[in-house]
Formats: sequence, structure tokens, C-alpha cells
Amino acid sequence: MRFIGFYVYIVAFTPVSLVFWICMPNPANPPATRNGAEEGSSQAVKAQQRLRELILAGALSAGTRITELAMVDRLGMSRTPIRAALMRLGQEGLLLALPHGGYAVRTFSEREVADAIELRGTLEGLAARLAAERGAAPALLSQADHCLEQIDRILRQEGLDDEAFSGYVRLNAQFHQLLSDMAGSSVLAREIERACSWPCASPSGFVGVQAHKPGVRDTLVVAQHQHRQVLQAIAQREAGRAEALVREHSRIARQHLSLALQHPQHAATPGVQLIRQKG
Amino acid sequence: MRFIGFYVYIVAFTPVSLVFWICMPNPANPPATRNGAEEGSSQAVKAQQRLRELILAGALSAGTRITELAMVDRLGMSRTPIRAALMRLGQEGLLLALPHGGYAVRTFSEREVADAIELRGTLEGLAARLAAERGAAPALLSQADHCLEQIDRILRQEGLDDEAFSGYVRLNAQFHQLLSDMAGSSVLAREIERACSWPCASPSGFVGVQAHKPGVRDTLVVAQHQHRQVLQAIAQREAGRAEALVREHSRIARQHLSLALQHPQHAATPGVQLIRQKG
DNA sequence: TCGGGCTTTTTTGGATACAAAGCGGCTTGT
DNA sequence: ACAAGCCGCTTTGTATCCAAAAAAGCCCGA
Repeated sequence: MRFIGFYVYIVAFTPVSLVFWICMPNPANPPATRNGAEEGSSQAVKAQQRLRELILAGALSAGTRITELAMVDRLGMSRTPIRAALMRLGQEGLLLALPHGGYAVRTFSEREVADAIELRGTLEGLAARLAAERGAAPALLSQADHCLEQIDRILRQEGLDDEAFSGYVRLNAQFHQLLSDMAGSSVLAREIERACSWPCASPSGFVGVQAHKPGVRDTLVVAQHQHRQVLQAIAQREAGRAEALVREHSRIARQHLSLALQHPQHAATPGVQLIRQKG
Repeated sequence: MRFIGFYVYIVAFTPVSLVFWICMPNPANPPATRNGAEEGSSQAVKAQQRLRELILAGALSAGTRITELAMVDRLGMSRTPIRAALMRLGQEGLLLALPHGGYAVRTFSEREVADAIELRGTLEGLAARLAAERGAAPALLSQADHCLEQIDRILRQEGLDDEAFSGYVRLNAQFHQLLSDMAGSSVLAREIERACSWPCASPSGFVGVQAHKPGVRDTLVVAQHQHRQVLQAIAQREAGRAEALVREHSRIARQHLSLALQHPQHAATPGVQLIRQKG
């Protein structure tokens, strides 16, 4: 019932700067670091965060081997926390455990990322179904409703500036989090969190891709319509409908994935460079 | 495409002795320990295996705190590999990370285990759907068919002795593994493996519960019928049907869960004592 | 006798020292 | 000149040491 944490990363990229919510799974001990930086928490958590940033930002290119000593130099801490961080990132899937010890930055095929998105959609679909079947907590329902109203307010304007965009991204993440909460299953919540930790599988992972393209607002309008329908279905206890809607909703992320891979120059999403191109 | 490993544990229990296949997720480096024991692999993997056994066998009762030093005494190795093992088991879900450091043997509510089973059913359902949509490899299909034929052969006899039973358990696990493979998605396979690592959520976890009860064979016959239908659906590319069937199939495990909790004296499944009773 | 604060002890987190194993480069012999 | 073997360096796995923090216990005072 308690969800470990979301950390805000402000990633400055060339054309636009957007706020990305990156889902950080299992920071071991939840040391309540609410501000974006690494302070007050253990060295191991710091190392995990820093390494994550480095990988997702592309500072450690895909496929390169990561040695503990190099990270000792780079992060300025001892091998012990770095070792722990590498282990966690390995289990998380960002790093690949090499057969004779050591780790390498993992590369992802487009197919694998698509599968991860499908997985997330299925898990969130299960959450929606359970929420509808078991009945979601009224407080969560009203919170979700409030969340969607805020999104509506953002979408009411014609053109979307960067600020509105980052607001959408934040609210979208919040809505999906509420959806996960509504199922009332910590087991499921944990797995959804895991699925979201994959490079581009998070619900908000790809929203910023075409931030400057003309049709963006329409996409968001469609997504928001789906949000509304999902919430309605859950409130009316229509389990099957809720599940199907959420699954369909996740297809948007897949569209964004294709777009981002077709136009890699516009893909300002952290982690895209980890996806190896076939062609 | 390559799956890390399954380890056979032979657990001897009071009334019957059965072979359980316990799904061991991520032994870090796959050190090819094919025989059941811990030899040749690293101390950390040994520690993980030993601790898992201890917890599942009930030697470490639910809720007790596990200190590293105690495990140093118990397992006869240094703190470092034990720390790694504790971390892995924590991420796996068997141990609960305490807020200020340390771990405790986790307890599970019946609801949580039921959710885990639902989760596994959903994930396996996704696998079946993907296998049907994308087409499963012919080799896997024929392997699965062969597997089901062997199960048929076992079920052909009237009474089921222990040997037949353990054979069923083995083949059942094999079939579910093949199902996971047919989707051709390492992402999904990994998550299914994770879901199966929960105490009583594995497809074969509960089969042995009522090994001596009269109606057992009938249950297995029903399950086997579902197996056949699933395989047929996948072969005929009926994705929706395959998914629905697999989900329904997972309900059997839930029935077994209820039964095991109603008659805990007959529950010879490793891990049941981790489930805390409400009443 | 009870409660609060201080001290001691236990326990984890981090750092480092040490050993073993893999990989690469170098040298030497044919 | 090429190949094979040897040596050394790098890197991980393991053990141990140190410090900090939390918990438990104890003592003193009210």
C-alpha cells in the first residue's frame, strides 16, 4: 500500500527541457529523499541513482563493460556500495551480468522494449480489473478525478508550451500511480513499478518525444479520453472494460516508441540510445 | 531466450515425499550447478540457496529478524556473500527490508498469495496470447505435445502413487516452462519466473497438497484438459482463447491455496507456514 | 516504583586488504 | 615470421576491520 518513491529528474536536452518522471524501483531503504538530489541516503542508494543517471543519459554507452574500480574513481566511493548498486541494477535489468563476473550496460532490441510496454499494459490492465472487481477506495477515485481535471485544464489551451507539457507528464504519471494504487495489491504495485523501470516503458517515458510536433495535443487528448473512460469503468465496476481500456491505452507508448526510433534526432527521452537499431 | 535455471529440491515431508520444482530466479552468474547441491558456485549463490531452503522449510520462522552475524555462524562464511544473498532475497520478496537496515522473514497474507497467483496467471496468459499471435516455434509445440502425452500416460492409471505424482509435478512444471518459452520474449519469461518464485504461486507449488485425498486424480485430469486446450489454441493461433484458458487454469492454484489453508495439517508444501492466518 | 536519560552493546554500512581467476601482452623457440 | 607458452596485470570474489547508528539495558532521580 505504500509506494517507495518517485524521483524527479530535470534533464536538460538540446531543443526543449522537460521534466521527466523516472520510476525508481526499490531504493532498498526508503530514506525519504524527497528533493531530487542524493543527500542523507546511504552510499549504495546514491551509487544506484548516479549509475542510473549515467546509463540513461548515455554517459555509459550501451554494451560497455562496467568495472567496479572505474566506478570507484567516477563516483568517489568504495567498492562495497558500488557493488550493491551494480547488483540492483543488474536485477532491475539495466545491466547485464556477464558470465564470468562483472556487468555490462545492457542493450535492448526494439522488440524487447515493445514487450516491456505490452507487459506494463497487461499489468496495469490487471490493476484496473482488480480495482473494478474489488472496488476502489473512494478517496483514490476522487483523487484520480481531480488529477484528470487538472489535465483537462492543461489541455484546454491551444498551443502547449514546455511548462504545460511537463505538467501533463507529471499528472499522467500521477494518474497511473493512482491506478496502480486502486487495485489495493502491493504485489501488483511492485511488479508495475518494476515494469515501469525499463528504459522506455514508463507511461510518461515517451510523451516528450514529439513535444514540438503539430499533432501532439491531439495525442494527449486521445490519451486523456482513455483516462476518463478507464476511471469511469472502474467506478462503475466494469472490470472487463477497464482492463481492455488500459491495455489499449498502453499502445500509445508503443506508437511513441516507433516514432522515437524513426526519428532518433528528436528522441529526447533518456534511455533511447540503449535501444539497438536493427536497420 | 535462455532461461537461467531450475533447481530440483527433494523435500521429504511427513506423510508423502514429493519432488518439488522450486523456481530459483536469477542466481546471478549461472555457474552451471546442475546437481542439486551447492558446489562449484560462488559463496554468494550458495548462501542464497541455503537461506532460501531455510526459510521455505520453516527453519527461520515467519517474522523473525535475520541478522548477518547469525547467518555467518549458521552458514559458515563471511558477511560479504551473506549480505549479497540477503539483498537478493529481499528483492525477490522472501525477505522484508526493515526501515533502518536489516531484514526479516516476510509473512504473506492469503490475499497477497492469491494476488501473486492471479499475477502469474495473467503473465502466463500474456505469454500464451503472444505465442498464439506471433506463432510458437514448431519445436516447442511438439515438445509441449510430447510433454502432455507423458502426463496422459501417468493419468491413465487408476490410483496415483507418489512416484506418479512427482512425475506429474515435474511434467507440469516443464509444460508451463515451455509455455513461457513459446512467447519468445525474454522480458516476459523473466517476469514469469519472478512471479513463480513467490512462496505458493508456482504452477506446481500446490499440486502435492491433497496427494492422499480421493479426488486428486480428477483435479489433475481437469488441469490436463486445460493444458490440451491451451496448446491447441496456441497452435491454431487463437490468441484470445489461449489467454483466457491460461488465466482460468491458474485458478486451480487458488483452489489449492484455499484447501491448504483450510487443512494446514495436510499442507506439505514448502512455504505455507509463511502465510499468516487471519482467523 | 516508574520514568527518563545515559551508556553499552549489537548490528549494519562502508572501506580496505587479500586471494584467485581471467585476459592480454610479451618473449622465446622453431 | 609465426605460434605457443609464460608472466603479469586487471578485476572480481571474499574476508575482515572500522565507524556510526540504533536498540537495549541500566542507573539514578523523583
